[in-house]
Amino acid sequence: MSTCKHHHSHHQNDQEIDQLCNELLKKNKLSVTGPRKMILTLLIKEHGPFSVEDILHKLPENTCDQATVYRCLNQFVESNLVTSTNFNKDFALFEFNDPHHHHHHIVCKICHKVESFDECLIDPILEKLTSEGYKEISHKFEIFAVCKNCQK
Amino acid sequence: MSTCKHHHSHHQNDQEIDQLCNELLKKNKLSVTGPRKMILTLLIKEHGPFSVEDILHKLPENTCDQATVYRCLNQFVESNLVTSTNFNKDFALFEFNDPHHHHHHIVCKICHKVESFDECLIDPILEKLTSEGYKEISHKFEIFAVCKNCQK
DNA sequence: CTGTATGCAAAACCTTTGCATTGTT
DNA sequence: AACAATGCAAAGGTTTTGCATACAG
Repeated sequence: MSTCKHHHSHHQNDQEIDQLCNELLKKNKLSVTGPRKMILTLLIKEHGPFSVEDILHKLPENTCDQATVYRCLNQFVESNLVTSTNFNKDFALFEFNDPHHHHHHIVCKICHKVESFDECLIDPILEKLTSEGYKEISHKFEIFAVCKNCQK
Repeated sequence: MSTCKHHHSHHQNDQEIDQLCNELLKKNKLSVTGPRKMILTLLIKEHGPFSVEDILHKLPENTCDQATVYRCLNQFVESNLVTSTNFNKDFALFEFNDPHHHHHHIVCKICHKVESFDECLIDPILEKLTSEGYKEISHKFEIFAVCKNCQK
């Protein structure tokens, strides 16, 4: 799975990320364990979206079992620490949900390259739904297209 | 899987739908077979999104095998006759792609009720991406929230 | 020390595929 | 008659789960 070209706005050193992980885990009532820290750190440092397989290969060998990766990711998604997408594939892709960088993805239908884009006009829709009584509103917005390179 | 409350703008009788099916299939170079007509008719008449399991239960018994449902739906999606979504589930949901009724869905995170809404944020982005050289642009847009009923 | 998290292996689930048969044009 | 679609059963891939062990608070 390819990753999209995008840089985090907040360049943090390892110690800052370590502390951020601890805070994020505690804030969401998840105990601080080795696998959870490793997985969350990876997602903070490297900008996905990543499949479970990607994550297992990126982690140092024997960091943890794939069942643990699935369990941790599901908890992170429930806690809103991580978002999941699946584009048109039959497996899930995960990404750190950086509150300072709301964005979406455009995926090439041919080469499957993934790019980020920042445009999102969700706000007026959010307002409308809020006024209709919806709470805890989140959304997915994904674009599929044939990129310039693949039109030959 | 629950269906969303929505009515097609075009109320058609069975004969019109029958003819529409034939046209749509031929236009997309798909031969007119029993299972294809049954599945497409169902999706035109009843507004999904439906899982494969939903579809199998809604079709008269012994209409066709589930492998055929999968094969037909995949062809319909390739032909743009049908769209697929999967919300946060790990299985696909299908819906007739009515060109006269572009819409998206809001899914309750608790009761999983699905509602349609007509607002969409693609138009301004379409122009930008087109000018950047993207072709055959399509998109998915889904909203998740806790509905009024489930806030008790 | 108590309760939770993890590893391992098996199971569950959705979807696809191979091949013989049937149906469409 | 030629080609494509289907049914059936098996396989493939992803994700979840049960249980014994290890770890966090």
